[in-house]
Amino acid sequence: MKSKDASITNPRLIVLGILLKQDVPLTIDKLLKLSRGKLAQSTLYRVINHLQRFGLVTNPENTMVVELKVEETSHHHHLFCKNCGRIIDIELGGELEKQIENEVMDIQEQYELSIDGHSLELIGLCDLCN
Amino acid sequence: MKSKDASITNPRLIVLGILLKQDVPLTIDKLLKLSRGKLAQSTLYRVINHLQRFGLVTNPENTMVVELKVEETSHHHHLFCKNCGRIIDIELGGELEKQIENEVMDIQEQYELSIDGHSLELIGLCDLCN
DNA sequence: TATAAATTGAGAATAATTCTCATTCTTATT
DNA sequence: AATAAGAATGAGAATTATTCTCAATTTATA
Repeated sequence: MKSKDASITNPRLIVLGILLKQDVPLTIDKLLKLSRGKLAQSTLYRVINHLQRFGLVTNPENTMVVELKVEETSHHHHLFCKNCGRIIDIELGGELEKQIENEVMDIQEQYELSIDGHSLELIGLCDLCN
Repeated sequence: MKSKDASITNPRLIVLGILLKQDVPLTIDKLLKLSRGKLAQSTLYRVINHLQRFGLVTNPENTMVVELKVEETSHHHHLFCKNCGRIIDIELGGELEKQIENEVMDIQEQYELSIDGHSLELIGLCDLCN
């Protein structure tokens, strides 16, 4: 599975095992609970950070962003600059925004849930760091 | 401005002032630095939480999510359930995904930046809580 | 199976966020 | 303009989240 460039250890197998078995995205503390004391908290963080550089996904931006909401007009999205940390407002073309809305409606029915907001996050380099 | 239902205090004016002046999304610590000791850290958090219930926006989900990336196939997105905290994988229709890709390309040129990833986050209620 | 390098566990250290409570500010009422 | 009631603040304690340190262990390699 990852016999390509890192060693196979118990904690890593445990974490992968849990993720494989649960088959849904998990937060750190859920993972910790599910591992039932079989690995140290510090190890969990390390394993996650390590696996991230391989085939694991995480919600890339986990810092709180505060921004003034100007009257109506402005539903928009964010670019997070990997390099300098700046956050830039991005406006999508009206058609795409509309298509997303539509898709969201479809998804609501398909999955039987109710969605009341969405946000597209982009990761990359800002104009200055580019 | 917000003479609709909460009192107008200095810390709130300071925070709004900074956001207004900077006119870009800010993280907590940047806000704190920009306020140059004029308000307590605890107050900043409280003010932000308070203003959030009004016209302020924040990156709604700030918890790290860990998920196994299965072979190729799976670029997808997440729904965060406001009620139970569950996170659900959502697949967008292929056309929409393609359109997002296109738009992302356009944005790259328009804003002169380079984007290497995107993620659409949905907020709402999951099927069970619905 | 011996060795070097990488990883782990436990807890300390740091960072982020919330909470407590006495004091101060706001608002509404005179 | 004075005052009382309630809301908000400041400072720091408390809690939670994350990273770091280092000795002991495990892994990969020869």
